[in-house]
Amino acid sequence: MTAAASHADDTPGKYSTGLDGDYRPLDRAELAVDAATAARALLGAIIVRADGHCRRAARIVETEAYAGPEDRASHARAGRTARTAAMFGPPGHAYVYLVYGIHHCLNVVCDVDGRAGAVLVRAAEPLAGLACMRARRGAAGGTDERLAAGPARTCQALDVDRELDGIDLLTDPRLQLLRDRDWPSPTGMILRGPRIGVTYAGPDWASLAWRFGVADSPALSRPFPVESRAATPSSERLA
DNA sequence: ATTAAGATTGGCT
DNA sequence: GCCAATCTTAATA
Repeated sequence: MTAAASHADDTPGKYSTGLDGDYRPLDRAELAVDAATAARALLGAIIVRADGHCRRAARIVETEAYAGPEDRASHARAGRTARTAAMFGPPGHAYVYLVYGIHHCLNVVCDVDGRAGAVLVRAAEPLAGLACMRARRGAAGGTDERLAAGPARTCQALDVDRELDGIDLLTDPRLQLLRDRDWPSPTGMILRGPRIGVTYAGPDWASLAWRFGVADSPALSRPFPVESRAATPSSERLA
């Protein structure tokens, strides 16, 4: 891509807000709830990443809930450790970790201070700063709408790594969570299904329908099971 | 001190 | 669909 094109939507000032909708900071109390409730509530929220060069924004369209030490799929299962300290802290902070020695994943800490809980951001739809996202994603970037179609892809597109672990997503200018007043909760159909890649946790925890998605989004990390289509999520456990 | 496994992705058959 | 990449973490000795 040309230099002109790569900066076409990153002109300083053009995205001084990065957004042209009606946004406000996310309410911390909204996140002081159990992980599954928070995961559903975060669908439709906006995440804004700002650094010295770029301002990028994306709408969260897919999430997964991870509970405390009792949840055998959660990193909190080992109790409070150096890595998972943020999960046990106050809601609204970031928990960022490295998987497979290669990829980063971003979580929004939820539940009350002292109780572990986090929501993995599994996919987001790019809204602004697309050229910055594409530059970071490299050759395998894919289409614009799928630049952040996966948990590690989201961190790549938004340039999120462990430097941001533990920061307050409601006050830190580097990474912020916003609520779209025009989309207080997803208006379309919500999908829910089992969490991805947690078979190691055993059937009791792996079968929980703690993965949530916006049905009509082109940015989902992968399809949901067909039976997961329900306007109002009803069944906690599938199969 | 050693080691097995991982909340993923992209490339290849 | 299969598999390697790459390194931190947490459990075991």
